[in-house]
Amino acid sequence: MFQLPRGTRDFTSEEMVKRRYVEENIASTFKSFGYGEIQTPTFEMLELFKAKSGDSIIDEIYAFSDKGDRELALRPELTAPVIRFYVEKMQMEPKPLKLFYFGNCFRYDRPQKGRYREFWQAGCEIIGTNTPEAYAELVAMAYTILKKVGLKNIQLNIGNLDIINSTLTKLGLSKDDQKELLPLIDKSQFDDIFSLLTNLNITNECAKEFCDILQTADINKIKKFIQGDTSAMDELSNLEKLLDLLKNSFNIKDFKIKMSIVRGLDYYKGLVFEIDAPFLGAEKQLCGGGAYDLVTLFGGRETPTAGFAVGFDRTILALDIEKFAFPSLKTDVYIIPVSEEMIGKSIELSQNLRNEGISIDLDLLRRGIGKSLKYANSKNVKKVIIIGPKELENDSVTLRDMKAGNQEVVKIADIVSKLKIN
RNA sequence: GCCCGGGUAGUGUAGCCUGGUAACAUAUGGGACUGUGGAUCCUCUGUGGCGGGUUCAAAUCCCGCCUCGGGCCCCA
Repeated sequence: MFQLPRGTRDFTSEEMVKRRYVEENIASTFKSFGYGEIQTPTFEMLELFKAKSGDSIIDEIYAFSDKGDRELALRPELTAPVIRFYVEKMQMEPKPLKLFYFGNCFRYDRPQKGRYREFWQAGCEIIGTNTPEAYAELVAMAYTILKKVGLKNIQLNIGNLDIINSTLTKLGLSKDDQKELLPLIDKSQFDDIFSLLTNLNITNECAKEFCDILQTADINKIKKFIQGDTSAMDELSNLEKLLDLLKNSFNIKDFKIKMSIVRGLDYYKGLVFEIDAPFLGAEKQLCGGGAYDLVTLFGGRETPTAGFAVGFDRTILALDIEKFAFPSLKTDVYIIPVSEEMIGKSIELSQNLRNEGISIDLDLLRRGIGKSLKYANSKNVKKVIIIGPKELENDSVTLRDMKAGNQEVVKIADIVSKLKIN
């Protein structure tokens, strides 16, 4: 027996029905916002991911050399490939450029529930605009995607890195001190933040105010703290506009301002947001996004970019936890030939019906009617056609409704219209 | 990479502590039923994650590995 590689999964037909349903649902939401789908390769030059995330990334991805000694990597995420694609071939496209994608990614992590070595992401990038309305639309779209697939319990949190950086500057912290502080902020350990700040000779009053800002939903408090930093003030007024549009125009009201959202890497800037499924435990983040600058890092002409990624597997998990009723795959009709002599006629009919767009399965085991009906039932088939010599004499067959449990004799010529009505 | 808990037919479980014939349910195939399903009955097939140790004897005790799950680290 062979084993699956650690952190990978097989998907049954039933699971694939769910996954395709969610995937198509997400794609249609992207399209409804004017986004176009793109696809990039499953593996890229290793250099691309090193450029984005630093050399240490190698430990956490599937990196290898091919037979021509090229250093390659299975993609650990999709933003870098998409921006590479943009810089290479799409810089002259009309702006704003709206791109979405769906694909598998690979990370060399310790697997857990909601965390696999091969996982799927859906995501998008909007390139060439940074207006509050563009970013409000981006956040609204992320939220809409998760709502439209059927999730009830999700939490949208919105922050801003420029503003939080401005507060750190205001506190007069060195880069090293900031490095120590950021993980605590990320984990919302406010007591630890307070004691660290006071140890760094920041006044109690100031440290308290800072902790307050991390937890507040009151823009004015933040405004007071960063007064004098004009670029941060601009950013804050844009955030205010964004939130206003989200609330009053997109009609999305259940979000939180969360200034404690931080990101480790320097190419992030400005807007950041996350969407969590609170019941998912340690791996609860479904979606993360914001504004960033990778275009110049990859050698393109400077232009604003923002985007987000949705963890597809976690979305399915969250739907399962919420006991979401996924549509199930059903074959329309099952055909039962009552004897061996009826097989040819049955196949002929099944082909005719398939050409009419009706999905057909038929008995391939020469089983009796009883067993065949049982099989059809276990496969959730809606209708069964029984073909036997008695009816065939009158160019008819028996059409049985599995749900209602009744049946009637129908002329073969009338079958299609009969099936299409119901 | 760290700590903790699991792994027994396809699936769900019992037995493990206290070593001694691997069991139950369900599902699958065949049949009772020769032209009518979700019921019932019969029947076939199928089971200890892998490796080592202790022992007359290991599903059971010990060790290592693999793997799943909970919590960390990380989360680009």
